[in-house]
Amino acid sequence: MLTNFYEQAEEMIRHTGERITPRRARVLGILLAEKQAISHHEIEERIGDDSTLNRVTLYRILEWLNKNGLVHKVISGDRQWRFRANIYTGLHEHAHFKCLSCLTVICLSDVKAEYNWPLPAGYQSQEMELTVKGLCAECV
Amino acid sequence: MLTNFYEQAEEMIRHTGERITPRRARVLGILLAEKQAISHHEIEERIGDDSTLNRVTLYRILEWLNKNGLVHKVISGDRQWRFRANIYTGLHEHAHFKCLSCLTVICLSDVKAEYNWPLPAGYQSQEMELTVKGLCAECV
DNA sequence: TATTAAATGCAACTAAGTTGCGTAAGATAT
DNA sequence: ATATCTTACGCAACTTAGTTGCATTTAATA
Repeated sequence: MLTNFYEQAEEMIRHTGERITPRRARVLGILLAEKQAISHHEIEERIGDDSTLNRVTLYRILEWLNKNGLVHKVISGDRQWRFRANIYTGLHEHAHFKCLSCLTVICLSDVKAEYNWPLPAGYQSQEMELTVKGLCAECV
Repeated sequence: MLTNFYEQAEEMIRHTGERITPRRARVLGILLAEKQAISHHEIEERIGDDSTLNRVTLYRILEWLNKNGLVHKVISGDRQWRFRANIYTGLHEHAHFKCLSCLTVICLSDVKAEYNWPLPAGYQSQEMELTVKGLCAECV
């Protein structure tokens, strides 16, 4: 089961043309197995004792995965980032922010957005996909 | 000029029925004078040398202003909160998140959201006001 | 298998935000 | 005005997410 995610992760990393390392595949595999964005602590928990992964390396891997478009960062109010694998099966149910300078993609919230825009009679509100484009805090 | 904001701040604080202190009025006055959300560093800069304000006190004042509905917190990706005075003159041009438990209101982004939802012929997209409701990180 | 550029680990650091506690200062009643 | 009491404030120390520099290891290529 998890092996599948690991192999899928390897395939995704191979597709970038960059180096495939066990740790990158492991981290991406964990994120692929998740249904939601998780913090670096949760990633470390899932890695457990069977392999060692330095905190700094984890941060660098997550940054690398983001820059290579395999993962996106989820903003949250508790001073830490969460990370989520990029699987393009349909629309995400939350808003995104894309920085036009560094091309980093961020989820503005993981909360499902209930859309109640006033619509003409007979129309029904759908799930929304909103991408706000601009400059992130680092690129301003 | 700034005196007006200070007096306006005093009036807003008086309206809560809680204690009016010079520091609260000063901080809220600064936020009222701003057009955008600013960080605690920027607040400290604007306070300058003419009065002293401890960092801890500033955090507590901002938290207090938020809990009393005079200010809202703006999430940003750089690990620090920004704060903005609540002035209800028309719609904000960005999405909000309101926690149903602690009632804290957060701007999901200060970026103006360009709204291009597919509309029936003849309709024009307006600025959007989106409030997502749910539980914040602390109340989950 | 040798080479080389990039990935990893370690230690030390930065900075936002918090906590506990003693002191100062608003609000209220006398 | 002044005493009283609750709350605000300042100080010091702390917590924790994330970063930086540098030495060592490892994946990819020849």
